[in-house]
Amino acid sequence: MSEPRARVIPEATVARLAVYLRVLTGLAEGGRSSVSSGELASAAGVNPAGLRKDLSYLGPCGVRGVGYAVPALRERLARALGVEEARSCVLVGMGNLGSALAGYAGFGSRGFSFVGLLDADPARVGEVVGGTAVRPVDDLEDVVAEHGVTIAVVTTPAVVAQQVCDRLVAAGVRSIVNFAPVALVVPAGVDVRQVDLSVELQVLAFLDQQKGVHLVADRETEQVALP
Amino acid sequence: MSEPRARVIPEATVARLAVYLRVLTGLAEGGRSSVSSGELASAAGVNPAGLRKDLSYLGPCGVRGVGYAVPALRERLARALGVEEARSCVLVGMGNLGSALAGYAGFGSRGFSFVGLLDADPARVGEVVGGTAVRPVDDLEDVVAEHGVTIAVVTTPAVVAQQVCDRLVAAGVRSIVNFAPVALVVPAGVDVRQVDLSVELQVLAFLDQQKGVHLVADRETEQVALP
DNA sequence: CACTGTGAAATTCTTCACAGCG
DNA sequence: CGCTGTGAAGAATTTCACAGTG
Repeated sequence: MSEPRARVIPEATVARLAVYLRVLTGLAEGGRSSVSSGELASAAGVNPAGLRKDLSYLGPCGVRGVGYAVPALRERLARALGVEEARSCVLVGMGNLGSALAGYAGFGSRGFSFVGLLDADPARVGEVVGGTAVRPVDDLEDVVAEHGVTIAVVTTPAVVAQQVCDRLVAAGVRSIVNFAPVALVVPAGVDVRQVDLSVELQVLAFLDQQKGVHLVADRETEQVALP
Repeated sequence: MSEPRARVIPEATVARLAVYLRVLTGLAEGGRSSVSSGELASAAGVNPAGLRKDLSYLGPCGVRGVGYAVPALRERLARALGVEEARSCVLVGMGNLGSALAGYAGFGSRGFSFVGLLDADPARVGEVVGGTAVRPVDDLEDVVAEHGVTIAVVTTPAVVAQQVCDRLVAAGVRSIVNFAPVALVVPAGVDVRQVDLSVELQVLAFLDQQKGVHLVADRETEQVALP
């Protein structure tokens, strides 16, 4: 019961660590050996002080007066995020979005490996996407068991997302990213991250509209004549 | 200079309003006429009190003791989000992801209309996705001008995202959703929303890893023998 | 001396409890 | 009586300023 140090990493920080990891991978491929918080922050689109605070949750990992060693920091981040060794995932629903995700080479280099691509449409089965053949969705339980998969990505139509989710959970999956526009119901102990691709567009539409607002009455429900 | 009421809507709320709008659209199609905060909240995956608070930024819009009128609330949300009338957008980069977004019927029903689908690959030009023909990326400035587009979606490879962005901004676009894994640099007055599809997966990997942690030493850098 | 690491302040966001109305 | 609307408490997150170190 004695926790030596409650160095809990805030979730907002975890999300940014993933971005830093991507940037660092790019720098490493470019042969860079060190980088300052300012440069890394601007490449990641965040402010430098925030970046340093984020990294501080991993304990000291830079060199004062110099910056951060690119390969060392990269490894540290990968370990912290749990992707030091490739993690096996399944992806259910090989529509446009599923294919896009499966074909995205970035995942491989970031510690994820799709060991199963599943689809209910027999016409799609056998198709090879990103080096892996699509299998029938009936193989779900087998694939999960074979590879000890704990992470799944759901890109099915909304109407079947919940039943796919139920099967995944029953098969032993404990972490799910859901792109279908429905809120999934899962038992305690299972994590679901809901991603809605259109939300960002709507936020943008809102901000865009705000820009055009310079002189507008308080009322939205009624327009009244001006004096 | 006299603001009548600083009823500013927090950004986190705006993002959720977009989700409520989607749920309400589903309810409306199902013929529902009213809904309570509890039901709406569970369908949206949030807590009821938070939902009520979110809606309160739009001013009172429910009936006490009953709930919310579905069509009225839907209209109110659409207006608040700036999608009461369909907004014209361009999408640049018709790879897998671009095609997925362009083909997603949800956008049409949620107030967005892609008036231009652009790609640099001549092989893709002419292809019809979601009812719109793909045009060469050279038409970018023309399409933006023709339709007075202010919102753009970038789904190009990372290496060309910045130059595409520059052209969009020069053509008059003020709001951009960027799916390419680079931080775009834009002048003041232009909004960029960065979306990284792999971040959610990485956050999940982190949480998944945490679950397995029950007895672990403080040190990450060294493994020591146990007594 | 430049740049990291970090407490402390400021801000934003979430949750709670209950007043208020149909 | 049931469910909305909301101030106020609480938690999380961001920002700041500066001490500390190679």
